Amino acid sequence: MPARRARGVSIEDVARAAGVSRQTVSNAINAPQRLRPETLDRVTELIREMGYSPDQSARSLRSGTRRIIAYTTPETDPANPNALMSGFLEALVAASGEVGYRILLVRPRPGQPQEKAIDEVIAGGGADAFLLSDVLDGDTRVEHLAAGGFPFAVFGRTGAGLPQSWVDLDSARAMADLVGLLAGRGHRHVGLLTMSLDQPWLRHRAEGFRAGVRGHGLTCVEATADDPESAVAAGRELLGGRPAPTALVVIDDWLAPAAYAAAQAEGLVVGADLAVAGFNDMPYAALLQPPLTTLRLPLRRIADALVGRLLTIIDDGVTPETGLLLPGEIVVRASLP
Amino acid sequence: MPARRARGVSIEDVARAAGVSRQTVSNAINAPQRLRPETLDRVTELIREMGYSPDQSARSLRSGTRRIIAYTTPETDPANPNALMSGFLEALVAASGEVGYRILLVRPRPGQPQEKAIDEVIAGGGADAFLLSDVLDGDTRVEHLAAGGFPFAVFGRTGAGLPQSWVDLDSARAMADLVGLLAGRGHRHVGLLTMSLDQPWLRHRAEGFRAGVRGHGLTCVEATADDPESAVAAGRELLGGRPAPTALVVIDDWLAPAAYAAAQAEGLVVGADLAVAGFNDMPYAALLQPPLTTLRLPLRRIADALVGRLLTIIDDGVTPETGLLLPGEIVVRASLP
DNA sequence: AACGTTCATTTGAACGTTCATATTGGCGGC
DNA sequence: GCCGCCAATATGAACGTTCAAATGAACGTT
Repeated sequence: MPARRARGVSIEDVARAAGVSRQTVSNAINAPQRLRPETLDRVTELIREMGYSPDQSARSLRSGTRRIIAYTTPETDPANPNALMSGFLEALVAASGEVGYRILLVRPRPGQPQEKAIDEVIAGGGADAFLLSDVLDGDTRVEHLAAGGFPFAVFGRTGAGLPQSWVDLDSARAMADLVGLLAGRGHRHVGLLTMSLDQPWLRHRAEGFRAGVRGHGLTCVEATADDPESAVAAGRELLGGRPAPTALVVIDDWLAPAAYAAAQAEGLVVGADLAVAGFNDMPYAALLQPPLTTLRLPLRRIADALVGRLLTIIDDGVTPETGLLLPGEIVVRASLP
Repeated sequence: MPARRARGVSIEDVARAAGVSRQTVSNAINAPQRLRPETLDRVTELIREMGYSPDQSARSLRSGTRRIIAYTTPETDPANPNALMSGFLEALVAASGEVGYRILLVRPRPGQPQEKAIDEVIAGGGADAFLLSDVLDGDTRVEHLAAGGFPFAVFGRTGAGLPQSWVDLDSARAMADLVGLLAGRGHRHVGLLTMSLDQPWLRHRAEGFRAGVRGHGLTCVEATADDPESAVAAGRELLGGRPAPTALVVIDDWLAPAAYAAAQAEGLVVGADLAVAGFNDMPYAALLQPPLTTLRLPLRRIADALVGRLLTIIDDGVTPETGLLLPGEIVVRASLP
């Protein structure tokens, strides 16, 4: 017995109270410039007084828009939740809220394919647009949405031949800048502690690292690890090589504690004997001892740009011709003196 | 010019194709037991084939329910995003998805009070229920929702005289258990590194710690710090006292790196000379060197219980008489050998 | 054989809004 | 004084669904 929500004041109630028609009340909200100032005042005052708020369902049913953006949460390994998600979602909610849109979280039910969940939302009119993030290599969500002609944008990048409705960090440049910072501090031989490059953004970072090394005339060594223990071992291997790197860049902040441990095991003091830099500015980066120099993503600006693009698509039907790369911000802390 | 969403297949289309009435198609979805099996088969097959999905707006408008739960995201300090939020939201989306509900993120616009944002959602019929978390002492959201008689539940606790529609970790017991673990490993004098107890859950943890210390006949010392640097100082103060504690509990994982640094500064090896335990099982707890023993919240079970309670309120109009405390899980890692 | 019961399905109305179009009133031009 | 025009507001219809009540068919009972 699904209890029905108590119905509140309707547009009709306000109209009667104000002695005007429904449409006039509707206009007071949606097209105030059409009303005579005194009428507008009277109506808006009554709207406020009576606590009227247009019924979203009725509005959507008639107008065909919902003012809702669906965000398909990336499927996260429960053991290692996507730590960026929290910050990005935060920024996304703020950015969309400012233009009157809300965020609906969409997730396939267990066993249901992603695309099915997307189709359900689209067919049911659950949202005006989709926002995707964490698009991996085999991910067909983008193709699917593009084929359906439904408005969407991507935090990340889309392949050639697909709508270029994406915004991303310029990871390569950010990483090259990080290497530039190292070069500026006198480092000539640097190490990169990386993980398997099965995610696009990791590849961009690695490429940026190598480009930075070449561009600044440095030399480098690399090692790969996909779990904390082997990361410590890989770090020690890098640091024990000859010549030994004087700076270590980890491709993601989560590798930083392992890098610190490797340094300690090799008798090196991070921030003095060895410079360490990370990537992502996870919340714990500032908590480590010494605090970690890392690259912060401009999450709020990314969210703003994504929402802006979505509005362009929704309102004007125009899909951006090119993606947008935004610069990161290097946060210098004691690990890289 | 807000572009209108293209309308898709409607219930009418399916009804015509199947040679039945609208209502029969509706029943196929909402009350399958009312249909003759063969009719049901024919209709569901056509529904699948034509890709029909009921329009959420129309459904909500008529039925007064939305199958949406509004989650008011706690206002987060951008510098230190609520790291739990990511995991909890993850669990919440999964839990609600399994019973056919989606999560709508609600956040006041800049300058708008929380309650105004809530009222807007309620009046506009944007959700069937509210879920709150991170309810701080001065927070009036609970009172507001209770006064309005709108379905809600709280991850956390509600005060006396308010609906007891909450689910929370039994923080006190969890912390006492953690102390019990220390006692079992032979520790007799333990330290607590805490922060200002301005949040209810921190008070519960501190009380649990003291109760555990009393209950196991231990002695303890405490110190308070609210930022990383003073946390290191506070940690050294604790460790430098005489008699020196052989185990250090930090009231939140974010203090753990500071505790590790303090130990190192005092010449102690964490996991050998000193045991350290944290609380929350933040993603980085497992990454620290040595990995941190900590208390993991049963986020999925909390989310399940919360969603269950919401459904009871929504469907049956029955508000639970008492809150629900769930046990945590101690994750033993190398920091507490 | 007439009659109530139950089951399966249909029908008309209603949910609250916005769209498209119609109506009203006032004002200037000639 | 009449006409046309524009601004301001009003009216009827429509969006797609579910509710409440009505219809019809099948069946067992007496």
